[in-house]
Amino acid sequence: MRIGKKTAPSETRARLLLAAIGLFSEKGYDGVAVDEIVAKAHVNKRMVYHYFGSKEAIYREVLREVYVRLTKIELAVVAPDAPIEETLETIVRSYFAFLATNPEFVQLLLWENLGQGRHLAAAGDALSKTPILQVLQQVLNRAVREGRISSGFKTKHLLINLIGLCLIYFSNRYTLSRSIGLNLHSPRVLEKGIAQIVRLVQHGILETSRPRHK
Amino acid sequence: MRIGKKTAPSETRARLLLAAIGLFSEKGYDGVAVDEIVAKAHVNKRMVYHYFGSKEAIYREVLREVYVRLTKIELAVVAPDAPIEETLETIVRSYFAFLATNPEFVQLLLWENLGQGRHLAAAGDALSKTPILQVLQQVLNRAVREGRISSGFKTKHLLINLIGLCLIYFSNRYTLSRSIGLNLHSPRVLEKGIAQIVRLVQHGILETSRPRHK
Amino acid sequence: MRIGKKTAPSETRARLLLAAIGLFSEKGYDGVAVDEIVAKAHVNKRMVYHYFGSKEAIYREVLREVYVRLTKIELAVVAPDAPIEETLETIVRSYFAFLATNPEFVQLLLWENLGQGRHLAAAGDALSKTPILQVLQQVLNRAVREGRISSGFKTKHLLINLIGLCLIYFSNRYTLSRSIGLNLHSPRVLEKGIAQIVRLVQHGILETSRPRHK
Amino acid sequence: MRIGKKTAPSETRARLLLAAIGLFSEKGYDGVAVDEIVAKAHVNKRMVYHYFGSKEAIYREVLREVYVRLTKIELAVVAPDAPIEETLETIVRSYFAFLATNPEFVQLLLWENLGQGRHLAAAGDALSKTPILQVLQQVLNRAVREGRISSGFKTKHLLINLIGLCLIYFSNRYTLSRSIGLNLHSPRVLEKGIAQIVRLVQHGILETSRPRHK
DNA sequence: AATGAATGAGGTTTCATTCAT
DNA sequence: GATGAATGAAACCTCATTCAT
Repeated sequence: MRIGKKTAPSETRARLLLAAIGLFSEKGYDGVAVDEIVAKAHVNKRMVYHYFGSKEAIYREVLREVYVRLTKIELAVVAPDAPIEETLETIVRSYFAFLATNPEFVQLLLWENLGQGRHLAAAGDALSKTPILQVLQQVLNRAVREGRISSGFKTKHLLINLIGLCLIYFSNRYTLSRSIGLNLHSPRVLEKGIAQIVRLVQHGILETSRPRHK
Repeated sequence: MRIGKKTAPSETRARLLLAAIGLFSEKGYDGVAVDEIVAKAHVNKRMVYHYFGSKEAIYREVLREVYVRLTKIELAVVAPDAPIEETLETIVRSYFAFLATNPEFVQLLLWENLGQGRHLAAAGDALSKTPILQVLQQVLNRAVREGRISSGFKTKHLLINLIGLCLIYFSNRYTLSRSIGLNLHSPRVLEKGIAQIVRLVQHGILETSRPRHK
Repeated sequence: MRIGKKTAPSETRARLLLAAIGLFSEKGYDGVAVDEIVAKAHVNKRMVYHYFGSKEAIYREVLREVYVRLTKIELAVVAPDAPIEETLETIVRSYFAFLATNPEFVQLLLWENLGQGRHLAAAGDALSKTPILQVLQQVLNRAVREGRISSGFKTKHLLINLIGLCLIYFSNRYTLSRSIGLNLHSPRVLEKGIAQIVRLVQHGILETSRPRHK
Repeated sequence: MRIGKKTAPSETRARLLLAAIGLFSEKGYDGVAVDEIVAKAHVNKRMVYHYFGSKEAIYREVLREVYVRLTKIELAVVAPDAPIEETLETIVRSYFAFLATNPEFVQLLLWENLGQGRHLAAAGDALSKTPILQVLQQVLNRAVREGRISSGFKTKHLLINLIGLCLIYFSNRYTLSRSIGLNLHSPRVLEKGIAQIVRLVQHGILETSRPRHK
């Protein structure tokens, strides 16, 4: 069947990983059976143990793989001298878009937090290197340094604020949709949300007399 | 009601529910074995099925019980004529405190969202009746009506903003602590967080020329 | 609620027995749960043990009750001097009708045979006293004695022949309907069957030149 | 097929099926525990689910297997020009012998009928293809066509008559032995029974002027 | 006479994992 | 590299029965 002499080095491994990413992000560690993974990957069960060693091991690989993927994401670069309002908007929109287009990452992150981060240690520091966070942090740092953000705001908490404002639209979709009566799966509703976050952040952290010089 | 000497009529049921609340909020539905529940409750396993019928049924009861509990929470009433800044601060602090002191509720809510709200329907509308949300919503509505909040802000999204800003400190404790390098379990860090949320919200949604009239 | 001073002596017992007859005849001993019986009887579970002692005991009572019921069945009396053809037809039709109208008896009998008669001993001799069999046997005996039935036929086997010819229409309804392609639940098909049994028996066991002497 | 040294490819499956046939035919579906099957087969319990999927599934396989077995039975071929009396006797004796030597089939059939044929659909049409029935039916058809059987007898009902006459000796062994006082487990009694059935059938369905021509 | 709570053994089924080829 | 057979522990659930009132 294959053209080369030996089988593709580990197409099997890749298939397993792909299947596992989908399942673990959807149902969490406990909610997935090894049988489901191999079924979805069309692969023999034994292979999980051959390539990974255990269910937990493949789960950790899933975490790592997803984190690493994020490392390679291209981010909208922000012009250093752009008006700060614009910069903030770009940041918020980028992050929000990132969450919207990487549901697996979002879900896995939430599962991990609920599981008290049990597997995080194992996943190494991939997490702390996510460029998303790094870029966010850098831009905020610069804005603070240049005095364009009201003094008194701590960058780290600002980061958390941003994340919280965006993430909630994904982490609590179901309960909020139900209790507030706003369909958070609708793109139009999300767009309204983004706009408001942008406005809130701009008004909230910038000096009232906005573009002082330049 | 029963005056009898021995068995409190269904202390057993209560014990089971209590144990289940603790375990399910800690580990989620799939992470808990019925055996753990009965062990923690010091009760015969059969009783789970006697009183609830199935593991899923007791889980749904847990959801309902916790939601109902919230219904009965006493909230700091906000004086109608207090300065709006103060009112906003009270709101934020109340909600934050509520999350901090009801970890089981927070966790169960997050589990449910990850599970795509599968059991929410069963739990009825208890959720939408949580006075927390209602009070938040009312105060915000009033502030908007009275023109004390910049026009253009939608109350429902404001509510989501508030929730997001606070909840993130609990929902992503582990990953944030790790990737940002800020120990979100420390009370002092949390206090910093609250203060910044308050400031962000006050600056963000109120007119710049603050106390316009009155 | 009740008018008299004490509760109806054992309406409860009767209700249990009735429910048990229905269930055991439908599903056999192993197929029925005590809970089903009490549910159908609208009675507390404990009562089974109060009145009968065990599941097996109530099952035996069911057997006995059904057998005893049969004792009281009114049978078409056969005129002693009627033509033997007519007598045979009456016998066959009576027996067939009896099976058709006492499905519970038929089923319980079959369950018992499949269960290798384990509970029969316990049920006492009620069975051997069923007047159905007795009447059949008497008539056949008489016919043989009077030489109206070909010599060489043993009464006991004749009885078995009759039972076999009729019972098969009930004991193997489902498989025969399926494999022969004849709906044995249809009254019209059954009537055809009876007619043929009658004819077969008349031709089969009577001398060709019928009323020889006398 | 496998030449390998150790595990016959699915001797395990065969062993399970064999054990299940014995047990299910003896005690019926509800009367058998999966544990009993695996114990009798000297096999790990998990294997039942590996090979069959569920208790019900292995039961259906048992039905199918037994039915299929019957398909392969060698039947005494009847000479086409033999005297019809002889032919009838051969038929009856073959069928009776078949029942006597295939108690598992008989029992399973009866269990199924008591269970209202719930699993029959699943077992496919194997049942209707049993050559036993086919041969019986063919011979009877021929005899009717050639006018050697009294007109008025319907072949399908004749088939039922034959089955009923024979089957009763097996289906109601226990109750009949008890209530009639004839040990139906004794070969001598059975032989008497066969002889009488043969006589009854010959007399019953053939024209009185027996061997017309030839 | 009647009840609901309680029990422990055992029911079917699923799990993650290892063996032998 | 890949496979299907095999395993024992543990999962959820049901059973017939007894306790205490």
